Amino acid sequence: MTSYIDLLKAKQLTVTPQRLEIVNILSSHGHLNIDELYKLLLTSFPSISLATVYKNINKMLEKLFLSEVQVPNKKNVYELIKEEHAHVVCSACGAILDIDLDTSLLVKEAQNKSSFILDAKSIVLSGACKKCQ
Amino acid sequence: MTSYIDLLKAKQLTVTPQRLEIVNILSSHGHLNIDELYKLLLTSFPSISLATVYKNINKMLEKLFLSEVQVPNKKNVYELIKEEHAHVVCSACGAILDIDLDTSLLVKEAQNKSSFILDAKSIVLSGACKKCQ
DNA sequence: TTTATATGGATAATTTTTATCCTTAGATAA
DNA sequence: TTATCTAAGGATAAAAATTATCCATATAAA
Repeated sequence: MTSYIDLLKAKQLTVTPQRLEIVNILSSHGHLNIDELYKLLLTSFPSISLATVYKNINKMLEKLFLSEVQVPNKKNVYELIKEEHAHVVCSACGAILDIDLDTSLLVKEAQNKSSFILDAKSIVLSGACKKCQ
Repeated sequence: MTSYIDLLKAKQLTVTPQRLEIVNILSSHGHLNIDELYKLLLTSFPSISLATVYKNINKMLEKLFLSEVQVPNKKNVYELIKEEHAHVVCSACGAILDIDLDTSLLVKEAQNKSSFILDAKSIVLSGACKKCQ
């Protein structure tokens, strides 16, 4: 079990208890927006400042430790960085799922049609999860 | 040439000069965020209120006359509704292009892997446009 | 241990978005 | 047309979201 301490250090982020807790929370909850994260942090750090949450999220985004997911009609959520992947969202209950898709053909098609050279993708598919169908 | 007046009426939006101008501007500029739109509107309506822009954008979104595009690291932009399509963004100059992609396989794959039933997609691919390569 | 730097917390300041109030314009029907 | 009802516009305030500032202290490195 690799400690998050090492992960933080590897990304040039100084290790603080607050940051470790942010990582723990995101690791167990998957996707959270600022407010949700803040509320959860308050249980272990009753005096943590919302500004601290913003500052950390921004720095972690900058250092590519976190990534931001833009979900239609919702606040942006944050997740620990992993290999690039798509997201599936339930419009009813709000559940967000990571999903690996083969996008090579899609990107090829897009490059042909646009004459852009593409290196990143944001794919969010919306619908109904199994429970909400 | 179908008038935008009819399009607005068809979507249950009362027709006002300000709304017509919003439609004209979006029709010629493609994708604009709130501030860009507001600044352009000021040339024809020097006393238009920013609140009016917000109110109209929100109502037009609600009536499915406009759609909102979330671009990574940028403010949301708005466009006139058309058939669903993907977007290609240039990270250098900010250019945004509409693009039609065949996503049937991708959606099928996503549904299989997630057991969601999917009905909408937001696909934004980033890279470098021809000029910026 | 010492020292230089980065972070946390408190708070203020900005920025972004929404709400309120009142006047007027737009739509509908007689 | 005209009368009437409702919706929209503009001005402004209020609220919500995000960023900046300040200083004490925790962290990292020598």
